[in-house]
Amino acid sequence: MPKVSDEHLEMRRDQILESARACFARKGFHQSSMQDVIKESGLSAGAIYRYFKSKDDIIAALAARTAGSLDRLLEEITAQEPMPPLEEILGQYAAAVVDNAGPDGAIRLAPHAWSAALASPELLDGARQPMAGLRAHLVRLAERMQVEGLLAADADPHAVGATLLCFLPGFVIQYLLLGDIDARTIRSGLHALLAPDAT
Amino acid sequence: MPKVSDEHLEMRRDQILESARACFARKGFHQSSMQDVIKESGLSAGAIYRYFKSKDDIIAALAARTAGSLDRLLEEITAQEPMPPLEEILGQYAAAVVDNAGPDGAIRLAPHAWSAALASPELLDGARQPMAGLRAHLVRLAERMQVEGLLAADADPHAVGATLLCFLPGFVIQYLLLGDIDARTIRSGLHALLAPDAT
Amino acid sequence: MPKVSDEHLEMRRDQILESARACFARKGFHQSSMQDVIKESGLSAGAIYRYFKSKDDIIAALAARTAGSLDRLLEEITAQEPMPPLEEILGQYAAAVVDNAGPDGAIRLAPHAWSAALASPELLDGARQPMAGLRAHLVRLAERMQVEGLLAADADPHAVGATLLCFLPGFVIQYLLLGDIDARTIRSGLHALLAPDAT
Amino acid sequence: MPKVSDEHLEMRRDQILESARACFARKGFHQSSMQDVIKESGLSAGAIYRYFKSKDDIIAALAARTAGSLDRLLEEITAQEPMPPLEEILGQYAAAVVDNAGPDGAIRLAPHAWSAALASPELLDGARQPMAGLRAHLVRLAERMQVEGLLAADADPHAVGATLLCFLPGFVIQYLLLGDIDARTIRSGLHALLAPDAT
DNA sequence: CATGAATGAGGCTTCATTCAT
DNA sequence: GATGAATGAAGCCTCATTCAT
Repeated sequence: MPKVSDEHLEMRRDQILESARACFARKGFHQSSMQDVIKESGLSAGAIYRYFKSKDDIIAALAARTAGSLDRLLEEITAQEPMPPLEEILGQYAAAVVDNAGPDGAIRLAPHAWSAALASPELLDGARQPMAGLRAHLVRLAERMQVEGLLAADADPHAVGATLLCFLPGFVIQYLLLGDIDARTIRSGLHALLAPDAT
Repeated sequence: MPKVSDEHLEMRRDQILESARACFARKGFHQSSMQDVIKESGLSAGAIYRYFKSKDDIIAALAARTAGSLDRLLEEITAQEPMPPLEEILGQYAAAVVDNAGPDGAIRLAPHAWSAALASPELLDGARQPMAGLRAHLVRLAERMQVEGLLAADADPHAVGATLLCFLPGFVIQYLLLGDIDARTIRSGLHALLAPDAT
Repeated sequence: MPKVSDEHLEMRRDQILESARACFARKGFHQSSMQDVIKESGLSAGAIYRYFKSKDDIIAALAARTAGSLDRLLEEITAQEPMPPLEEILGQYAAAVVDNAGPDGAIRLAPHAWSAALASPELLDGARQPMAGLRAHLVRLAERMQVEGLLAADADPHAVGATLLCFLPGFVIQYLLLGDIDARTIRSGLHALLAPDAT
Repeated sequence: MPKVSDEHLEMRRDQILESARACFARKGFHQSSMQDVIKESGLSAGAIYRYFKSKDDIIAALAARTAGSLDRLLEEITAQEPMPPLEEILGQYAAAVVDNAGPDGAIRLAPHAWSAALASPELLDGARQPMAGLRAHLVRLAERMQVEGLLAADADPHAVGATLLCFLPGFVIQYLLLGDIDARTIRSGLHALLAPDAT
């Protein structure tokens, strides 16, 4: 029963992670008790602990999985051919954020994950790597822009990538806290900022 | 110690808030126990609770105070005359973030505060108002830019302000997690992005 | 220990209430810490709180249960056929009080419950109802006495019932504080008082 | 300054005891914090502790004082010449209870004092003596009744006194908890009970 | 003498985790 | 494998009491 067992195991882990995500997205890691996660999952306490060593283990697994999907998302967006204008790229990202910011949405995990990572060295790496990965995509994007002549040849692609990266967590925070902006806001704001100076 | 001046009282509150800030900045709100704050402050449990009703009360007071100082900072930066270029404005902000991101630095509170606000309706307002205040400054900045012809006359200042606001929390998150950027990175990245397209 | 019978659950509640009763009877509600109750019960803190929401919850459950048993007792005593003389009825009640006034006895709860009820509106109703119930029995008794010609036809059964009710808490207090009286004292005292005037 | 000082001291003690009585009567001994007593008294914490060694000391002093006044009251009532009928004597006592059962009334202390006495050996004696004293008055009353031929010559005055004593705390408890009775209820109930059997 | 800020032990309760069934 | 009752350390907070001013 190896194959079946493995599949089964993976499904159980998924089920647990989904429940945990919903809880954590709603109330954060510390406000959600394991009891909450257990109830949401429909499993028993013992069952949960058969699949995950501890609450921190669940958090780490969740962070990894979420980071992975964010990474894929940004990769898709930045790799489009032909390269869309910058405002379109960040606009698509903003739209994806908005789409995933429902009450249980995965995006709501992000601020809790950043906070947790800054509070505990064990989680820090888990949060750095996806952030570094996102930046790598944006640095690559800057390089493409240089190649296509959309960016000065002497610009530092790393600096440009890092600067663009600010938008990503920044939009998440602003959107989740204030909620009165959307992808169009970003597109229009960026369009105005990036346009050749008004004359 | 009998009747004591109002100053003294205010100083005690400060002392407690400073200790709490150090603890919370290091480990977040939930990982820091009141015992930690108490030890850090050098006072006793009872003394703390003479000045603050609860741990949440301390958190709220701290959030308010920190928000206030961030607001003043951005106001100073955006109100400079003559208006510095955008890259300079955001660069100065980034520099201030870096300056306040030491191990106990006030800036390290921000991600914890955002996370906490998203986890508890009671704290939400406390985090929204400063964020909205920061945006107001940036919207005003956009209006000034329009007046000075640095921004298209038909641009929406609100959209531009919201877009710029993404930089602020975004830089905080990126800097605290990755740490390998600084104000120069932002200045140079923005300079490249805002320059008339390379030709 | 997985799923367990409802009986078991009820037994656990009983076990906890019994332990609490012993503690509270000995030292009152406030002098008994939850630690005391926990130690007495042989369970852990967490186990107690699986069955009761709070210390107050335990107190309320205990009060309800004790009130119920007092009520049943007085009902049995007053409903006897043929109706015993008054001195016998109150004498039996006094005997029951004495029987239940051992170091951990249920009767020792009563003064603490009265005190607690007078100190907190939440508990007040819980103490009033049993007292009103006891009086109802005694009012009924007075009515029976009228029917049987043992009480003047124009007597107010409510007043007689209320007057008789004084004996009950009064004996409890006197017995617990002084301890040098018993059922015989009451029987003999009442016999002398109720007898036709000496001539 | 000996005399003045002594008077002053006694006045301060009175002031403190009055405040404590009000607090304790309202909320019981344990629900009233020293802070409550301090605020009510208008003095400072330090001042209170100059006049009383501890909270328990205040409670004991208060119990003694209250007991004394109850004793005097019952003495007056039972010593009247010519001896009023029993229903009148207990009726007067009931009236006095009602008079002193206002929100801060001294009578409201009694149940708390009984509860406290049963919970702590140190306070027990303080509550027994007044109760024993009250009984002594009632035993003497029974003896007078015998002398006047109102009680069978072979009745045991001690048993009669103890039986009558039940009325006193019993009325206090019933009145404070239910509140729907008064001196008239007692007079009328006793009148009916003590009257020669209806015929 | 008076003040009231400070103390710190101890109270109630929660919750991540285990393990007997 | 699954269950969920049980554990117990640790968290937040209160409050009788003290003592520097």
